[in-house]
Amino acid sequence: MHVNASDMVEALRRSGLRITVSRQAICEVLATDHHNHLTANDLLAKVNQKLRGKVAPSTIYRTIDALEAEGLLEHVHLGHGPAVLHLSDDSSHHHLVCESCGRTIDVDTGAFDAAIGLLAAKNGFVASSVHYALIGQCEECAAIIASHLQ
Amino acid sequence: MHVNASDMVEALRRSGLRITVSRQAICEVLATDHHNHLTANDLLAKVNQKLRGKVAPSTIYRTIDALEAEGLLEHVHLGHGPAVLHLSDDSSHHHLVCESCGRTIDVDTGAFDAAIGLLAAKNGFVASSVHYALIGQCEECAAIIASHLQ
DNA sequence: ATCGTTGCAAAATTTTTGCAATTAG
DNA sequence: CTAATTGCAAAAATTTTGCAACGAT
Repeated sequence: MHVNASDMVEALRRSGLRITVSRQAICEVLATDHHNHLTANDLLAKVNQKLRGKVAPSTIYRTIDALEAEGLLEHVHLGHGPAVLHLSDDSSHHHLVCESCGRTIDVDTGAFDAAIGLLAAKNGFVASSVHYALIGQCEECAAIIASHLQ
Repeated sequence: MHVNASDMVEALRRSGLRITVSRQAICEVLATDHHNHLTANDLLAKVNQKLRGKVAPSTIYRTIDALEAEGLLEHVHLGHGPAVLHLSDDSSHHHLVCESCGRTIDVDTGAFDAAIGLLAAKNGFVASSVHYALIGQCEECAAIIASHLQ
């Protein structure tokens, strides 16, 4: 845990962006929950819960854009579905995305630096590609497919 | 170049899927053009051009799903915008995606096995994260941001 | 003949944009 | 006061689904 809400707010302020109640809340939620594979929609819900208000989706997306432009945040597509958000300094883990069931497995960064095949094998993951995240099959889906083949 | 259209068609047939004119054409286009960052829409256009016909988007998406289920194809989101398609055996390159301008830089796989930082630096890329593809700034955008900071 | 596949049209999902009203600085 | 930001509503963009007709095996 490194970047906190104040850091993010400060970065926005330094860039001449204005600090509104919404942006404050967005930064707080992100600082607290970003490791949780938050989607824009999740973020919207949490912000509105926190503010008991009606922050608009457009505000969420525009603030996400601003934070991305500042290099504080990234959005990432894990297989299908909406993008999930990550603080840029959260390099604690990577994802293995199963192309069959969509499950994602977090693996820590240290392991990533080792051979990719080793890392995949370690998680029972059959890597069919290392294109953009590790796409492949998780243990269960690999087993199912194997059984279909005989 | 390894997987060709016949390979893909054969794989579909082996799985009990039927070979229709559309699927045949889809496999041909993918075998020819997949290295070209083809989107579902690009694929649709090329298939319809080839068939002088009106293949529906739903057919494209359903066939993409089938090919993914067979492990022959993957879709990948490069930053914003629609997913691009890659044959699973095309491990010839990876992507560096600039989070500022969206530009993607292809880098060959060999380099990827080396230290990630080294690989990024080699392309004038400042990696702010290696979450799901290498997200960061391309040379130009990094320069622009640097100039803003002084 | 059977049942997977298609096209079409409609819907669902996710994200973007225009604009008048609001609000931070 | 000024210009950035917001909410709202509408639109754009991408992908999914229902269904009757069609076509591969």
